[in-house]
Amino acid sequence: MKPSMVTIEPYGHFCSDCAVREFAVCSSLDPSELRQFEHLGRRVHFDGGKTVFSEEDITTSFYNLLKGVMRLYKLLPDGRRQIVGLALPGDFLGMNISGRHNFSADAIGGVTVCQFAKAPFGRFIEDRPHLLRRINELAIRELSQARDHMVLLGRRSADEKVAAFLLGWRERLVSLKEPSDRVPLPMSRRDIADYLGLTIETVSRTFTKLERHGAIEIIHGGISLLDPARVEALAAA
Amino acid sequence: MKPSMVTIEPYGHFCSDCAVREFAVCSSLDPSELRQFEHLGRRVHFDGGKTVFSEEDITTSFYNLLKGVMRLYKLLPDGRRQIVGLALPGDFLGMNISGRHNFSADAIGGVTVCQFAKAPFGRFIEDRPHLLRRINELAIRELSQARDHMVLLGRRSADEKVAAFLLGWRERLVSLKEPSDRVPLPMSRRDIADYLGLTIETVSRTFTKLERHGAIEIIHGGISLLDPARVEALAAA
DNA sequence: CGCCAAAATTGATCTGGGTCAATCGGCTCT
DNA sequence: AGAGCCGATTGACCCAGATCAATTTTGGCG
Repeated sequence: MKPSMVTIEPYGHFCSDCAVREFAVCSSLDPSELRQFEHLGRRVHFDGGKTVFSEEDITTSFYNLLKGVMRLYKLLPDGRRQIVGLALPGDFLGMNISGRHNFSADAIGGVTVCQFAKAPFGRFIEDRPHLLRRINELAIRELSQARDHMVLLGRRSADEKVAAFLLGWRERLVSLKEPSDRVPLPMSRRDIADYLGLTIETVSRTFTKLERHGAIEIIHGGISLLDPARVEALAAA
Repeated sequence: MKPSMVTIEPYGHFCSDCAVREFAVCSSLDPSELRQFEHLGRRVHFDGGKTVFSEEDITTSFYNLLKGVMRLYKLLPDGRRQIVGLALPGDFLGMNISGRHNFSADAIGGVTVCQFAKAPFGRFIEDRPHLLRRINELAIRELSQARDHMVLLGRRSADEKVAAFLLGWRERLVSLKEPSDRVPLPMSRRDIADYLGLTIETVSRTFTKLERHGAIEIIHGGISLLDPARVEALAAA
């Protein structure tokens, strides 16, 4: 198979054995609803680097991330980029009020999503307030994360930003299962920089500094947290 | 009457003649629901500088801002402050999933809110999905604003931040009715700085610079937008 | 009106992180 | 195995905005 493709998995899939079942939006559905629900979505795979949807695109679908990591970002006219979120399995994307996405979303590494056409999904929600409540819950959780991130962007030093990022990222991975002091970082330095409001050089230097101080070890595709307490102190939570 | 007080308006009030009726969460209610709804909330007044609720407080109430301006902010342990939002009439405050507020909220100048005890409000929503949908809509709108603000905090220069702030603030006031090139700024320079991730000195200098260039005029309690086009160019929207 | 305190402005200086510029290292493709 | 590329690292230097330090302005109050 050639690189850089988008494939729709040809066989049907079943919500009942979906990996994100308990985290995702669908956790609010009972077994019989789930059976109807699985006809609404289809699994789609995106290779790394592919754009799933772009800012200003008319919203035609919602997405439930099943596997992989996505970067959610906005661009300024001159090309400056701010990553406004990193999506992990269970995250629900595409809600908006303007009818247009207000950020872009790329796959970082291969990604599998459960895609729902907007109209049928909207109809399905209509008379299922528990699903609506679940969506609301996810939106409020994201809002809270967004506010935390504003504090990081507006008021933290480069060292604090990087330390807080490593801890926060690890925390999110742990809550998905991966229990470890090995923290995989599938995204590039540029992604990290654009997430933290820094430059790649500063991110790289800060990593090196943390390593020199024995707080972390930079390993292939991630870092190893050698001294979590020290990193926490730096993050000035 | 002494300064710095919190008063509950002694007379009942009627949703039907509420100023924010059409903007707020209650816009989703029909006349008969509205009559029930007005028994749930009570109008409360806070003088300028008063804290309405604090980060980490257990959530006992939700608030519908009727009049005035509030600053929503988070503090770091060492006192650094990031204002994560400025609330205007019609904004709905207090939703969260942890059971605790995740930011603090102060009145800037006098403020009137419609306060709802959490439990009865929750019960009222229960079987009114259209109200839930309205709340969700407001949450999603805020999320979109939060993302825009992340771009500002992480990727814009001081000049761009200030210019974007003036335009955005004017925009919000206009949508509430005040149509004008006179932009009232009821908040202090410190508030503006903490909203934009800058210092008071930089905000002050940037205002002065804009004035020297003839883009704005600094007037008592606000600014006058002399050359909106120039400010828009600076904001690099 | 005059006094005091707090907010805002302005100036002088400093510095964290950006910019510019080499390397370095790992991966893919012959 | 070697060439070429792209991402990451490292170093040298610079500058936007922070910090430190006076004023100046505003507002409240007797």
